[in-house]
Amino acid sequence: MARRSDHSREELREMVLTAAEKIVVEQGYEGLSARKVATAIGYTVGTLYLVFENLDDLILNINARTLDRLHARLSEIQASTDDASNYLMQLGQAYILFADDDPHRWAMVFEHRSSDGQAVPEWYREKIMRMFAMVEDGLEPLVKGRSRREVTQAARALWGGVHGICILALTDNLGIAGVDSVQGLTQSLISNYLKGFTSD
Amino acid sequence: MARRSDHSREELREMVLTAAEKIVVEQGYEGLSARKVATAIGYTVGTLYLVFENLDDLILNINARTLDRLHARLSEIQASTDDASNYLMQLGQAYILFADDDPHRWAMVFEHRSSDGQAVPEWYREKIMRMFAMVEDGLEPLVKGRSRREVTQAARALWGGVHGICILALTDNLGIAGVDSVQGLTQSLISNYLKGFTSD
DNA sequence: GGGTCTTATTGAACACCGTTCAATATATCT
DNA sequence: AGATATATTGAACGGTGTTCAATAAGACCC
Repeated sequence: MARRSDHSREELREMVLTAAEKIVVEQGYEGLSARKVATAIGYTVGTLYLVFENLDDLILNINARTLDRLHARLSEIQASTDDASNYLMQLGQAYILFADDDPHRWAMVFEHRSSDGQAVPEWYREKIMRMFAMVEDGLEPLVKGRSRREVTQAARALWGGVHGICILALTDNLGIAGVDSVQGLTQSLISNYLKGFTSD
Repeated sequence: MARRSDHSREELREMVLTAAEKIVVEQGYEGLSARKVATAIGYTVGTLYLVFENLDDLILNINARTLDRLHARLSEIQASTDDASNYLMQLGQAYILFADDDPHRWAMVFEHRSSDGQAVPEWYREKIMRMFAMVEDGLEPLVKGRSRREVTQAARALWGGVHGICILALTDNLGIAGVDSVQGLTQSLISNYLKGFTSD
């Protein structure tokens, strides 16, 4: 039996998250199981339920960290007010690179559906909204007298679009190979969309 | 014991597919299980393995039928040579409507990953390629001296984009509600992309 | 009609899964 | 040292996909 209070609840939580992430990165979403995580950290399966409600909850928290990672990556990119198009393009490329870097980790964000059909919590939704907000901000310099509503819509359409290309590439359903072609598609989508968006 | 030769192999296959589809439509991907399907058709679990290799194979075949359904829907739309933009827009709307009509059925096409990491068979890939080909054909009238490669790329970028919006809407990750808004996003994506694509 | 053969169908068995919670082992306090 | 509190356990439950020896039903022949 692991010694009592070998690790605080917080330490335990961190250990579980880290071990689970490792399994996901190496074996993918399907490879994750409660018993595997428990074994990996030298505890037994029951312990997981002391720090997470259930496996759904654990996965949600891994996904939240993945979204944080992506957000951090995107934040490194300097928003240049003088060339909004270039900035948005860089955001798109960074997104694709991030997903390609660690396909299993990224895929889980979209493969996982909470098993009891309950909606994701508000704090999680905000992490996604934050991403749209970045695009919206990047779009700002290109907006010439457009309504807030139109800009919001454009940000969602554009980011959704990039996401679609990313997903199709990840699931090997684009009939293409390699990151380069995906980057090309992303570039095509963003540049043409922006050209259309700013052309009237 | 079910009477021997009550149904031919083909009949059995069809029964399994139909019963499984019903379960997926009603309870979603997670609700599907071999025993449930077997019970639904009045056979026992072993019988499924006489007509399908395994559950992955069954799901792949359901997904193939889903792709066929979508293809049939899209084919109903008349390609009008005089207004390519309008045609492509209709394709996009039809796609969104199809997914919204039966979210569980459509979601399974993308939620399912073959458990042993083997690639999807060629005949399945072709069903997807067929879809891209439709978009490519629709794009044709707008192509002014562009290379084949550029058109192929445009078709994939565009369709991938629509797909992304569709997926985000399905998984409730767009921060919007209702089909109308999704239609709006799709419209925004397609019209702006096409405007950009044809503007030089 | 009775016996034999063939084979369609079965369902118990196996190794996994998520989840629970009474039992246990350890640290702390008196 | 003994009592108390609690961190951790792990067997148990009801599920999962998959296999394959056993069984039962139709077909065929005498």
